[in-house]
Amino acid sequence: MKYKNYTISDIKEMLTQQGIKPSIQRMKILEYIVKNRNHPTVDMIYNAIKFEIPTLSKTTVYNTLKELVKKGILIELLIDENVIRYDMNISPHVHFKCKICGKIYDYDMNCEIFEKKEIDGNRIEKYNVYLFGICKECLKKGDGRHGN
Amino acid sequence: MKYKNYTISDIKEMLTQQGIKPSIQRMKILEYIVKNRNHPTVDMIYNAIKFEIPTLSKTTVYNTLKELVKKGILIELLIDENVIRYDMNISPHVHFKCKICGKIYDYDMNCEIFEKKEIDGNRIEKYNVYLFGICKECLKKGDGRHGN
DNA sequence: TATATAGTTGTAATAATTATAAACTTGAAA
DNA sequence: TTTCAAGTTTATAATTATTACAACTATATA
Repeated sequence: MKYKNYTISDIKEMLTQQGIKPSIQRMKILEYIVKNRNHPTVDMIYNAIKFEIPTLSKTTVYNTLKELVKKGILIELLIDENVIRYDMNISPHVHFKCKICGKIYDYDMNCEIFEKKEIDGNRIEKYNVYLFGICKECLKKGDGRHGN
Repeated sequence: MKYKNYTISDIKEMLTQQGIKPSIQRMKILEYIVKNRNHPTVDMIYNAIKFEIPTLSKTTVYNTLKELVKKGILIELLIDENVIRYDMNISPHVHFKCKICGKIYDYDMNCEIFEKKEIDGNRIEKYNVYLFGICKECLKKGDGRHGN
């Protein structure tokens, strides 16, 4: 899946367009996510940015991410049992997680089920699709044998 | 979605077939899940069963669920941000969660994407599909208006 | 400059889950 | 029946992600 290259002014605009004041903390947090596209946890973001903003508080990371999710810029990935990961909100968009190395891959997947707006009378507003298995690199290393 | 009616000896057999000794704790835990089909959390299970087994420890509930997931009898639902829910492993099987009342519905959903065994060279072993929106009952109550 | 508002920070509180070790059960062997 | 070992359950403590909160800081406007 190919990603758009975001400049710093793209990032600023994403924030202001949603009515979020582009503070240095918020810009760095969002920049980290759009530049890396590595489905980071709060800790990953915090540890990556604290060198640039030494006073950064983890609470700010939590607050910012919650705000960005609410505005629809980011989505939460509930793909790990014990921690929330974050990604750009680019839909429709599915995630594959390797059970060996833990890496998460993004894929476009257009399918008629994503077009459905209701099921059994319930109104569908959002789909989360997670795939699990063994990624191509781990298959190559281990040949996918021995219970891999 | 229609559920099978499980008897107590069905439950015992599910455990023994997987090489799990059918202790009273394990049988009651599994029975609660198969009889209720309400996607319970650890706390829901613990609180429901502790009257029948007053010495029950929450650790036993955690241990048992972990074991049943490993054996493939149950699946974990990562549909809430802060707690793991459990359900029978009946596939293919998707979950809808209402953002108003929180209720989770089960649906069969056969779709050609669930047949895919690989994507971009990655071997797919499992799909988790979560739908979010407003359920039919909440739509009826609120007419689905006012930002519902 | 003064002041109000929004944003950030550090600490403490909460809550789910896991680790650990002791106590208990069970069933087979002596 | 007694003994013993393996497996199971229990209670407590530890860990960890997340949230609550109150003090502090920066910013924008009058």
